[in-house]
Amino acid sequence: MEEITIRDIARMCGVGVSTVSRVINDHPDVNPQTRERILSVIQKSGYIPNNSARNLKRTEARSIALVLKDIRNPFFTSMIDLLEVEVRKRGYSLVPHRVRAGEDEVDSAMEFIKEKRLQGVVFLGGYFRNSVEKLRMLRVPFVLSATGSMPDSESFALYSSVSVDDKKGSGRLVQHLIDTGHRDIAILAAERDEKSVSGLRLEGYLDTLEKNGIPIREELICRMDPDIAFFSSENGYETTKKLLDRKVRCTAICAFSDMVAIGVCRAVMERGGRIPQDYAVTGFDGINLSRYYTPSITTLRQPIEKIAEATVALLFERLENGGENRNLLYEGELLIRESTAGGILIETD
Amino acid sequence: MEEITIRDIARMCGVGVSTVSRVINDHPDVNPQTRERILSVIQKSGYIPNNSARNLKRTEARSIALVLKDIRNPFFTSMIDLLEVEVRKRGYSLVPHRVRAGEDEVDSAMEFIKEKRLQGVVFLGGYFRNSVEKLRMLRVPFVLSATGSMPDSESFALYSSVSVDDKKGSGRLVQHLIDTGHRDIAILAAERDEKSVSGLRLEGYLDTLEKNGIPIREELICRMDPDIAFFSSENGYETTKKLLDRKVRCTAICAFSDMVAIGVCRAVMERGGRIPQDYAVTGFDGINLSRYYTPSITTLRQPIEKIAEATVALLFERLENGGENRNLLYEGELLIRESTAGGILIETD
DNA sequence: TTGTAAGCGTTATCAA
DNA sequence: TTGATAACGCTTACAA
Repeated sequence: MEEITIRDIARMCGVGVSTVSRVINDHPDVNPQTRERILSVIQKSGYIPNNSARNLKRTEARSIALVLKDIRNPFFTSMIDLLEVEVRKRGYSLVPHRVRAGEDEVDSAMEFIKEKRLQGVVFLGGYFRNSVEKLRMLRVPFVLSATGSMPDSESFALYSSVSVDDKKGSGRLVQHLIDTGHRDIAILAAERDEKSVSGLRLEGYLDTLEKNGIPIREELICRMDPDIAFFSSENGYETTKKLLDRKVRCTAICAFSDMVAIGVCRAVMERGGRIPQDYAVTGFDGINLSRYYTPSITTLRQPIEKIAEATVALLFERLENGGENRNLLYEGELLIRESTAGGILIETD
Repeated sequence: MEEITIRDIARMCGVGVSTVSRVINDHPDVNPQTRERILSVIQKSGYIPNNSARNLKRTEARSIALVLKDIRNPFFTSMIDLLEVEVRKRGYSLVPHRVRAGEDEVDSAMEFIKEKRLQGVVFLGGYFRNSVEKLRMLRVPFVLSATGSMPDSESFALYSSVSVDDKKGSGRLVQHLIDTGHRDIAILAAERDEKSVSGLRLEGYLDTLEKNGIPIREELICRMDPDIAFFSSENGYETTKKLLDRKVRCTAICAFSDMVAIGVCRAVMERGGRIPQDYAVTGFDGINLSRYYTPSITTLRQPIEKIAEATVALLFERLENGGENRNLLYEGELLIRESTAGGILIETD
């Protein structure tokens, strides 16, 4: 059960290892006949080069790490392909790296980069609670993509980031609710001081209420259940049931993601509530599913194409020209659908 | 920008590289004081061992590959964590490897195994159209998990597999429809001769109709759109619209996955149809979402816990005792919900 | 066009 | 308890 190596192939072909290496790596300067012969032996023997050895030697792998924290959220999974296309356009490949729930994404990324000799990193989602400092120790360019537009301006220069304008987007959703007559608007969010997308979206909610002279009622700010996955419908469902049980005055519910909004809708309907007549509901992200749910969900669609493109552009700008850190914010698109507008809407695209 | 190596650490500590190596790998026989000193230098310098070099040397990595083809389907993503737990129980770790759309999962897996020195493979989902032969070239034990219970008995001995009984499960869903008065039942499926989960579920449909003396009408067997992701709601939506346009006699629609069923429901409702009064709809898999959709979707829940457990058990049986190939089939659980039963059902678990 | 040989950064063996 | 040193499988000068 011995592994077959490049030396075995060389011996079998009666050539030197470097010739075999040249064939494997598509180098020129190999006699076409020799190349054919070597290729066929490789084929027959089922030889596969050992990538660890290659990585060890190679100085540049022309690869970018994609660090993912939450693989469950469809919003993130749908961005993977977009990022990959952008990276490939530049002749690089994208190597995904999933970070487990308990792990620190930055520590994990550092090991991964070293192992694979990667030239850059895209962090997709994640929280970076305590690791903003650690990010600086990364020895390659990196971009935080869709991780929320972290608001503390002091740390702005420390990294590049591309996100939707979470605060503004959330504000637009709330304004839409206010414009359609709602004043008693609940919101499902994480911790208040959280520097995550959830925190930013909560800020947008608070600001917009204030701007419209609507007093903020703490009882309408619902904490998600920390023991259930954050972006899950289940969490939205359970949290909403608790809200409804409290029987506070409320005619609209904002969820901070579409997946959560689905759970909200279900909880409302199981309690006999009609959407949007009894409760208007909004989501966030604009995943495909939000359109196929019934009622279809009013949401803020993130411009994932733009975000993916800008993320990679920014990364390569830094990679190739050593450019400065920049923090980009894109506007989302407000999609008004059945969960706030009523009736069955048929979308054509 | 030079990378720091184990040699640098050794020099900085005034010890030999092997001592540093021992510390890194938690080997005994190191003077506690030396260990402390080395640890603190490693800490300060931000040294991270190069994994490629480690993999190159190490004979056993105590790791299992998890090969994923379709990361978008929530059914698969929810199985990842379960598999990981099982593998960790045995002191191994699970290394996920995503295979791109165009790539062959077996080729890709072979490279990956060699690179990482992995001891085994779990293939989650995927199709294995032409690669059953190639599977044999894999030099490590492997198990096909939830890839469909391939029915050609000749290839049964070639690999181990664990799946839900797709054919039977699909049959039970169809039988349930028949029992509730349906006879004109459409099905959304892939190619007929496809040896995939879709093909097996189609077989279950055909058999059950036959058993009940209901003639099979080709016009009710709908091909999914090959240009849209297979397990997507979008595909279900588009395919159903085409079905409805044909205005064939039909009172129930079977989708071969829950995600697809969601698209089916949406298409029906946009056309003004009521579920289940005008059309009963069934899914397959039993993902969380199927419960939160409205109407909640009648489906066959795959026993993912059992499948994950058996998958890993089978793999280690082969790994440790060189056991025989086995092909395990589990029964799913029929969940009758609103999409066939009507009204709002409140589930308690 | 081809082959030889020197590393890449680690771990493991062996002797000290 | 430690430290040289020989692999691991590959790429890449450099020499032929």
